[in-house]
Amino acid sequence: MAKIKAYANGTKQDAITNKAAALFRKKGFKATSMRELAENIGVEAPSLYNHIGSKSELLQNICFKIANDFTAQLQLVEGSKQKTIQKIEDLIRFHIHMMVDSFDEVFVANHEWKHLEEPYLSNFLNQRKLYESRMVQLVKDGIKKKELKNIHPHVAVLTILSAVRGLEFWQRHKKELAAGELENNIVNHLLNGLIK
Amino acid sequence: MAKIKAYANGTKQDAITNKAAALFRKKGFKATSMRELAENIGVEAPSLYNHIGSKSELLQNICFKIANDFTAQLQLVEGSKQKTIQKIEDLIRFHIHMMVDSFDEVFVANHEWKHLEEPYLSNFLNQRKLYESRMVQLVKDGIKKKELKNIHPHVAVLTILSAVRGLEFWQRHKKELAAGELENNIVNHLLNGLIK
DNA sequence: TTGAAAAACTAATATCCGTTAGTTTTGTAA
DNA sequence: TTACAAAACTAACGGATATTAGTTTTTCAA
Repeated sequence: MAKIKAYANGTKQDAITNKAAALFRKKGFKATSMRELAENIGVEAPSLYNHIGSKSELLQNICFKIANDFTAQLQLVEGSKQKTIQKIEDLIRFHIHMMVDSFDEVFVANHEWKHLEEPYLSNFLNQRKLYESRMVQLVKDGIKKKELKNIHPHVAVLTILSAVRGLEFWQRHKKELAAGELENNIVNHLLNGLIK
Repeated sequence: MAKIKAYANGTKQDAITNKAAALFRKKGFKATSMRELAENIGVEAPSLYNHIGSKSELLQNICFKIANDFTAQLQLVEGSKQKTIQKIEDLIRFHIHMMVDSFDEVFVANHEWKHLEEPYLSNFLNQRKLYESRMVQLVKDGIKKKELKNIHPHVAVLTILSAVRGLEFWQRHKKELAAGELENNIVNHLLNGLIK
């Protein structure tokens, strides 16, 4: 039992999960085989099962880790004393940071969640729905306080959330544009528009 | 040979492709089996091969049909005499219309292209890259003519293209908001911003 | 009604999948 | 060094996969 502790809290499991996220992102969950994952870790496929429960479990861990991170940050922003518009900007910037810092995981949570099994699938979708509706409430507040234009709040939120995903495409152009500049351009576009 | 004509130009093949697009969208390309597709058509799996070449070919047809539609429209807009800003608005609206009218196909082209085989994969990515760069040129024109804010053109384009994908989420809320209103809100948000 | 092509069927193939069972090797605490 | 647990290995399972081969049924022009 002391041994378990000596293995440093499942560091190996983390390595597997990280590599899984990279492969799921690049090839998709269904197109990634456990044999392929094992080969990337440097081990035979059955050996993985000394550290993880199943392939599905890997996807669950990735998706809910990300979902929880976003929910926690939303909680933080909601409780702050800032103006509504600043809260929204903060959230946009947080999304951008998550895309940059945890690209594979965020990508997988965004695109591969449909391969979650029940009840995880329903849990995930409920959590996302709740996140959206709380963000919609923020926009509604901003409109009521005349800080924001009278744009349909739910449409605005989905436009923002989708726009931020555009960062996916910057993996291809990472050298051309610094992350900070990228971030400011997106925030400026979403908040102030494209037209002069 | 007269028979072939009598079968009305591969109507059956179109039916298969359409159903394939729906399933690929809902479950993903890899997670959709030919047996499942056949069952949805009302036939045994091997019978499909009287009408199509392979599963891969279905994905190819879907992806390139959509890619060509977008490229054709871009060509049209580029050749028009409108102001740059109007050209960009036209393209945004075209993207929205495509999302609404050919949802399954556009979704599949956006999300499942990675399962294309070579050389189709490279062709597809090249076509998309070219599309992007031509749209970037439009934004550059708009900036030079002082119609647009000085936002990094490539960032602006990817923000727009991604934002429009937000329409994917409106499949869930179709009854709540008319397509036209939806469209105007998105265009307004992307062109004029969220801040009053 | 006949004849031929189109399109359905059944049966089967080889391959890949996630995972389990059982065994051997490795690492470490005593 | 001993002893035991962790973690690697090989072998194999049952099931699903896309697709092919070969045969029967359907369709329809003559």
